Amino acid sequence: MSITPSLNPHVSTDCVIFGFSQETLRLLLIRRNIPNRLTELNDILYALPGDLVKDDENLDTSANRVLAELTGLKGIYLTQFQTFGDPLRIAKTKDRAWLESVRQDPDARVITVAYMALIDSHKVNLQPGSFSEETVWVPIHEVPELAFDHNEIYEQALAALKERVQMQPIGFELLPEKFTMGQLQSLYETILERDLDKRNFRRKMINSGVISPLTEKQIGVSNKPARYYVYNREFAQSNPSSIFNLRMDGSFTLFN
Amino acid sequence: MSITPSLNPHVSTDCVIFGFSQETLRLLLIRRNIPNRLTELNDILYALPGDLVKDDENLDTSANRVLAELTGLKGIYLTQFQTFGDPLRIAKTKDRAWLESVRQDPDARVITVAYMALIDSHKVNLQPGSFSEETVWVPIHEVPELAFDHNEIYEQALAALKERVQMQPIGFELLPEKFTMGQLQSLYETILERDLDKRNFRRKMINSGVISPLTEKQIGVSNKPARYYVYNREFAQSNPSSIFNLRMDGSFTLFN
DNA sequence: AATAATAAGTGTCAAATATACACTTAATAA
DNA sequence: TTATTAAGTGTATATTTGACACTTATTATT
Repeated sequence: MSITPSLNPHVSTDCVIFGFSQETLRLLLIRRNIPNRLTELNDILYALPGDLVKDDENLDTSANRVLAELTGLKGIYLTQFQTFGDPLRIAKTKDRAWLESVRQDPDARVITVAYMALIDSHKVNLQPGSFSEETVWVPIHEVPELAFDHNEIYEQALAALKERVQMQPIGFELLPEKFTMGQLQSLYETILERDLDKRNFRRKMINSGVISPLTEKQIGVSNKPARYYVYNREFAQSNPSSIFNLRMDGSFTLFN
Repeated sequence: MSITPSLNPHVSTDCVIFGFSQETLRLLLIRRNIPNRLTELNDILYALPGDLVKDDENLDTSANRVLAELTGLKGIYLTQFQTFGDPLRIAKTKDRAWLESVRQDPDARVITVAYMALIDSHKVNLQPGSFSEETVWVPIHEVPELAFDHNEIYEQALAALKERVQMQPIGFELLPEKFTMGQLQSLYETILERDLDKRNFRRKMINSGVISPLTEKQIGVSNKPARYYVYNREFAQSNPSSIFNLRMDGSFTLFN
């Protein structure tokens, strides 16, 4: 009944953490200064947040821990989307320095279970960060070269986000509790990379029932103040098929 | 550049292999006779096919190997869908005998990357099978208790199949090259667990462009012979959004 | 040879949904 | 007072969905 040898050096979780601010989708990355033996300068390297899975953790727990350590937040939308296990995925020489700085056993083959997190970036208080390690929000169109296979992982995450946002009401996870229709539309336009019609978007969102208007409106804006809306998380979860490109009666649109 | 310690006892791939025959969705399972020390009889136990990932394999390769060893088939639709890593997922006493019979290190914690395969079950020649181990097709509504967490894995696979079959043209992978509209509809009805309208189903399938009629028809049936169709794999792959509940012009139905 | 049985194949109309599109309003800034 | 900005709103057309019943081609039965 007991399990002896440890998984630990061989399985990790990595988190692709999306945020949305200033009309831009952003990624939360770890930036490290790694001494370069040749140049005697510090290389600036980036990677996705992640860690090896501990012996008493399951995969979700591990990813949640990574997320919580970084952001201080719990109960965040976090979902497993793909596992990466190429035998040489962490074996490139360029990644050696990073690996040595974070791993007891830098030679171990590691497969990683990748998670996608969606957070309201305004809720995050980034830890101050030491000289050698910092957490930074990077606009998705400015994502630099990342360690290991993390660029591929990020690209898969973005593709998964784009797909899922059209099927499930998850966009709201990236916005504050109260948001305007304009913010919501701009979020969808950013993720889907296309323009949406204001009136049709509004109609569809309202009709779906997943958001409710507040009486409260913006103040201090130099234009007509927008009404605030809230996401009906409970409604959305109890009516999983009454949304978006599913029919209003809850049936699928595919076959009658 | 080289990787020394082995992942091997800690990461496996398991395959949920679906087939469709006699109007029934079926699962390919391993049945083993395991000697029970107490009863001195053999227990009959079932599990999903799977194996530990070898040092030179990536995850897809490993799953493909498992599938090929079992069915002799290559180039099969096989897709990763979820990874399972509970610390105690293989630690139940009931699974101990099986584990000892297949693993060098039965105490090692193992996480498993689960794959879903869709195959034309008529293509499979099941290997004869020894006394102690056999491969069997089991109707999905008669799936017995499986080893480890394999019942959960199977259920997740079925849910994923049900979801994906509505979004992507993957149902065809379960049918022979040539199939009738009736077979196709019956397959969809089985997976979706609801009746579909014959005329609407036909219209949608034809309009989607992913299947083409042949001139060939059934022979020897005691009713009007059905026309055969083939799946246009190339077309479907090059027009990923022109199908099913996506608009015919290729745009999504979600927002205009 | 005639009849029964079976599954294939076909068309239309009404309802729902998607798409396209432009002006008015409420606030601050100039 | 005027300009600027983004919010907010309605309608008409095209497309898609969903509901629905009879004819046809074949073999089996008598």
